[in-house]
Amino acid sequence: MNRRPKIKDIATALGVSPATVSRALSDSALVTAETRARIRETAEALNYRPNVSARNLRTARSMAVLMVVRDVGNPFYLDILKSVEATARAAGYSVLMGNTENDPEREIEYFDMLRDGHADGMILMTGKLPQEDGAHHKLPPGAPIVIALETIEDSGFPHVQIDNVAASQAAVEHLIALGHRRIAHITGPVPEIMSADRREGYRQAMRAAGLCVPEGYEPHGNYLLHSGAAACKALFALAEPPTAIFVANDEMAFGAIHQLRNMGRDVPGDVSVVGFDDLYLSEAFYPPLTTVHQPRIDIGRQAMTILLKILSGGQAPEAPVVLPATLRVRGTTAPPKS
Amino acid sequence: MNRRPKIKDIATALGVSPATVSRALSDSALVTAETRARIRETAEALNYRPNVSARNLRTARSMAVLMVVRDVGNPFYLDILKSVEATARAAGYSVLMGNTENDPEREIEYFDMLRDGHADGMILMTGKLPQEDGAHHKLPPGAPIVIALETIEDSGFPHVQIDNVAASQAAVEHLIALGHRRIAHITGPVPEIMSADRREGYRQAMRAAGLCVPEGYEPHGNYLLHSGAAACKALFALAEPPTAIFVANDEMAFGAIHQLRNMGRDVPGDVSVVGFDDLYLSEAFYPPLTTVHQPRIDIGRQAMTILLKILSGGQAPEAPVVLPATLRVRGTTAPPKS
DNA sequence: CTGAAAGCGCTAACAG
DNA sequence: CTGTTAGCGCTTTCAG
Repeated sequence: MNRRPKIKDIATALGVSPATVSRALSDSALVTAETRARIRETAEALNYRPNVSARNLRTARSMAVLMVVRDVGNPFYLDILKSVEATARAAGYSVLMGNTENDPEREIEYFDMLRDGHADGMILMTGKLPQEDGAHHKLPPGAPIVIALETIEDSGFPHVQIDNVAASQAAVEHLIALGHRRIAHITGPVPEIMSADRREGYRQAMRAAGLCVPEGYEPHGNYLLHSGAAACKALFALAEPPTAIFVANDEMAFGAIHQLRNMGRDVPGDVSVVGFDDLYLSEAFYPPLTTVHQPRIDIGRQAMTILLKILSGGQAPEAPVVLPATLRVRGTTAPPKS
Repeated sequence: MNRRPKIKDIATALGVSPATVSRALSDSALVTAETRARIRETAEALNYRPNVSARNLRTARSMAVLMVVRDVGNPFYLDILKSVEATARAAGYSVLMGNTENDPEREIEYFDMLRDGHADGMILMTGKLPQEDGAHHKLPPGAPIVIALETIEDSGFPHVQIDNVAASQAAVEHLIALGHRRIAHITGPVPEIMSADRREGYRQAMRAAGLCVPEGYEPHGNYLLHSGAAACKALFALAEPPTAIFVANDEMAFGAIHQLRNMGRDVPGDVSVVGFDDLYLSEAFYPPLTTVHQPRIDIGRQAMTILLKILSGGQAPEAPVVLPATLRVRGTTAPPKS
């Protein structure tokens, strides 16, 4: 025989009770240092490992958190995954991966996993709650959920995010300061808050500088490479094309730059481009991309920290935690030609 | 009162036994379609969700798999994460994220999670097993583990990978066919098998073409951007610098290209560069990177498929599954200057 | 400080 | 086809 040892095996081997073993193994103060040592020793010798399912059932916790994003394939999330994972593991939690692909069915599934006991809490980065009509997926108000990156208005959950309006405004101000007047903006999928915020920042900066936003200067994209190229193409089909473009994310910015190159336009010689996000390799690009840096590592860490606090019975911050985003001026912006 | 409903609540509400409810909910054939319907209905009405911890304890499975990589922050893994997740979820498994950072402690921890019952199986992409000396972490030979991406010799576990030697050889042959003779290779951390294999492919191609590998033509890197730049710099400090470089991964290739640009050398005009991996945005770079494409989506899918097979009692393939890698010729390679 | 006993919620024999 | 029963391995009262 060679089954997995259980607590009882250690107990009988040592002539103590299972309860004592359990206590010793979980560092309870209710056990002599000496017995604890003995127990630990034989546990080690027997190569004992606690059965997590049993423990989870008994304690009604899973010691896991769920991290839900729209697309795990998007490099944008990397740093966040990483810092969430690091913070979680440091607190003894494991991390389950959630990927919705913007599919409402899946969004619901992950909320269900929370109720199932698959995970004790969740970091939600999809900017959406399951549809509110179906009473089924109504969430307890104090559910251990932290919204990160995106905003879900009136959700009542803690938020960790950047100020997209202000950051966008700063980006556009940079272009204005360089002397640009005809500045366009390639938006994200714009009914969504984050995209709307970035556009709002663009508009505010333009307005503040007394610049107008001509018809067609706000083409829509979907945050993917190709849509950046397409929007850029549309922009240069205009009678008066822009001399600078503020693009709602880096990926579309790369698409736009690619398109500009294909049209024989130099960046930043002919056209300046500013992105948003500061992806992993944005600096390694040629020319290195001028972009708004999101403090993704901090976002992940803070979100997880708040979640841990909630999970340990603490109080989450009432107000959204707003982290600073900073413009990184690199090689894709320059004064306009003349 | 408003506790979470359990199976017993449904049972009493309907005047049936818990067993019947359990069966109905798990689609057992041992229950009338009609009772099943009734049970499902009230389960729905009561907003019932099974408690996974209880189920896991009882069934001795967690319906989760562990996906372990060296660095979740590396964009290289994205497609794999994604396809593993998709394949797993389709089979009803959730995915736990493992990140070792090459730390032996952590490598062990994830193996322990397998024994703990945190997960039923594991996809290991670190190229390492926990040190074999400590008998503690000896693995049962038939453990539900699939090695992907990297090779662990004599481990006895199923592998899903590409032929790094052949792929590298093809990359170098492309350079040779363009007319290059002085071809260098920036390696990965070379005691490791994957890096050694890529170097081996380089050497074989050179030898087959009757070309020699001069002293200093194989500088070492560590797969990171900066090391590519450094290695490149070393290469061009040589008396006879190369006209082409085969770099062991894309990230270092970007570093190398950056360095070449800084030294005033045009790519591909003065120097050709070939990478390896075909990262997310390698095509969007300027110039678009010529590189070896790894079928990462397939690697993830196949690895997970094999794992699922093992988990359902099936037989894993004896021989390594070798997927085709293909050279993508793009804009960083051209004939040598004269 | 330690032991005895109960039970978390579910599923799987085994009987009917 | 359905019900009864037992128990997965652990933690945690409650007694001592």
